[in-house]
Amino acid sequence: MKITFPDKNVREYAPGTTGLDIAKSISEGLARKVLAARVNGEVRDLARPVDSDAAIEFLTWDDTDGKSTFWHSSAHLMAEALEHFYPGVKFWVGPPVENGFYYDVDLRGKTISNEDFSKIEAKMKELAKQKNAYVRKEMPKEEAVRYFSDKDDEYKLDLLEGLEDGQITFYTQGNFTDLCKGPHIPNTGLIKAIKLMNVAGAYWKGDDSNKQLTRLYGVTFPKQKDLDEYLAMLEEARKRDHRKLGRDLSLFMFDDDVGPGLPLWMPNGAVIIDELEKLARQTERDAGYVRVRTPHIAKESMYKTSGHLPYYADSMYPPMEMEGERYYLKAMNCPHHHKIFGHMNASYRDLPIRLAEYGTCYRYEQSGELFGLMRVRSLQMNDAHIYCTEEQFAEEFRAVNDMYLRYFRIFNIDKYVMRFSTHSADKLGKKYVDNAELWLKTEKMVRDVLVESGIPHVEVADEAAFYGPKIDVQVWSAIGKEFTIATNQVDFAQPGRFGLEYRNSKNEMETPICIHRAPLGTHERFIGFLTEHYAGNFPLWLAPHQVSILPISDRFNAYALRIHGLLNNSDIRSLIDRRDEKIGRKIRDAELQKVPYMLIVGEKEEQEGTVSVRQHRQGDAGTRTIDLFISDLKAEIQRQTSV
RNA sequence: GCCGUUGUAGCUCAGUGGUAGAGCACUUCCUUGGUAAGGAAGAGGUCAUGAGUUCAAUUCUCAUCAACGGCUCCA
Repeated sequence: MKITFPDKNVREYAPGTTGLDIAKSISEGLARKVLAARVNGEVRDLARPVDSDAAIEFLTWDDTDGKSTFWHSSAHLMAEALEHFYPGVKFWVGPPVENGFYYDVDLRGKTISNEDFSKIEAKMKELAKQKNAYVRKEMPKEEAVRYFSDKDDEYKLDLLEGLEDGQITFYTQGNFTDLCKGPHIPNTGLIKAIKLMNVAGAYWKGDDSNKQLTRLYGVTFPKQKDLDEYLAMLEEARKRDHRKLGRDLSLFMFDDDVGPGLPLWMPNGAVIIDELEKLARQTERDAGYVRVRTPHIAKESMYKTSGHLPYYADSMYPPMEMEGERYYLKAMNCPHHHKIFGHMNASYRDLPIRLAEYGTCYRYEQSGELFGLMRVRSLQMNDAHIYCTEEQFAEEFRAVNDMYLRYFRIFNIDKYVMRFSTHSADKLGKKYVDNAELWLKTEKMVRDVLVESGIPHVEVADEAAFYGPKIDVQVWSAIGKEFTIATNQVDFAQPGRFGLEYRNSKNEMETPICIHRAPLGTHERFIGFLTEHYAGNFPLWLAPHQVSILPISDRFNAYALRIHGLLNNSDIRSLIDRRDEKIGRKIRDAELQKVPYMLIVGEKEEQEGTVSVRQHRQGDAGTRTIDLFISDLKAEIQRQTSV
């Protein structure tokens, strides 16, 4: 048979030669590290014979599929160790994930704690050293059902139910056998470095009405060095964590007396908010938005009109009763804005009307969901609602996307995914407003805009808002959690529910389409994200303190104060370190506080009217006159915000 | 909301069935110093909260609250 390799090289082998033997025929080195083979596009065990002409690619640790196979096999290894320590344990599924693998198990009342990790790891290492082969075996489905019935294993029986009749594959390594479609690495000996990461509860089949299984996360590597590097990388990520930096840089805080998920912005954090709002105000003014302001509460009747109540009552703070009326804290700004549009008596000549507000909302997020600033219960949204005609829609939607992209350039955000969420037909009338025709029409409009603008995106069914399709921008926190940072949503439902109308050119009343958009998301999430994105090293225009003035000794405090005044007059945020400390110490602390510029001032500077400039993380940047320094800084700020 | 873990000074963390300790930060004094930590002294804690066991609880038990790791959710 003819075997074709990725480099188009073709070699002849006897039919039935295994993948591993083919690898060996190329080189012993390859045979030692190869994990699996991609045969005609299908990832397969190396031990499986190849029977006819095929294209083969050998997968190693450096291939995503190789890694996944390695981790999948590691999950089986962990399962074997678990069975040793917890006889009778039942297994659900154990897939590879982005950074390792997990196995969901039913410990039947027992628990695993972090203290148990080391003994499980030790057992895994011991089993790995045995270099047990992962042996594939097929049996008819009836036989498999009998096998698991005998073991009284309801989980695997449930898995089998979902499989097609026919041959079922099993894998055995050492004393552990698992229902598994594979593929697997040749033997356990390839797994050299093992680390159990954490243990967590996970609902069976991801359904919160089901019982919870114990999910054990682990990660393995072919070399100890890889594990060490991975752990070091995690350590680095933790240093970027906005919760840590938020404390270290005094950006925000939480307090038990205030409540969970209710951040308090400290002066440094409030500066960043002010700068973001300034940027948004200018950007929106230039794009034809007008600003509005609305109260934080509204009567129940408005949320009945909007249609939010049936969908979201659970995640709103409970209502307050006043004079026989129920008032809710607002969880979204749209109904208030719809009311304003409704009073504007708009004609088609006025459209589009774009109402913007940094609206403060309150959402009663589930307690287990709260996460630093990224998931909170009080939040201020970079919100706006655009009311336009159907003809104007595509252009408006495109303009909103352009605004996103400009913001991303300003903040240098390049790792994100645009997610286009559509409805699911079987949930019309339940999760979604029941108007199939409008759903399809608006989804097509959105899709067309995305395609025409060449915006890369992924389309996900059954993730839309109840009132229309949406585009979310997904980003990741330092520790790898995924978040929506910005959103752009179509709403064809609420304008009708609020009776919103405009007069068209034929003097008839028509209902506008509404676009909800929040390119900067919420202050909370956006600043949480930015903190991690910049690792606390905010660019000059955003930095809470832009300049730290460091007098060499208290003899130069007066000069420092004069500089401080001049910077103030130029809208540059500075502070003076007047502590009775040596200059090295003041520099160190300013560096740790990540202040972009330090001005060292002593005798020489005072006499010459100059400042000695030091740039954060760069070091000494020479001496300049105060005027030149100020104009340099202003230019830098200008550059950063006018991308 | 659910499963698991944790809660000691502003921060990071030791520790103990007999009413608490370190480093950093902070205050004062000495020092007047030139590009990442000068020296000394001092102050600071209802050991998350509430109950229980005990002669005695920060320590053991239970409950509550909060944080953390996941799951479910996310207008």
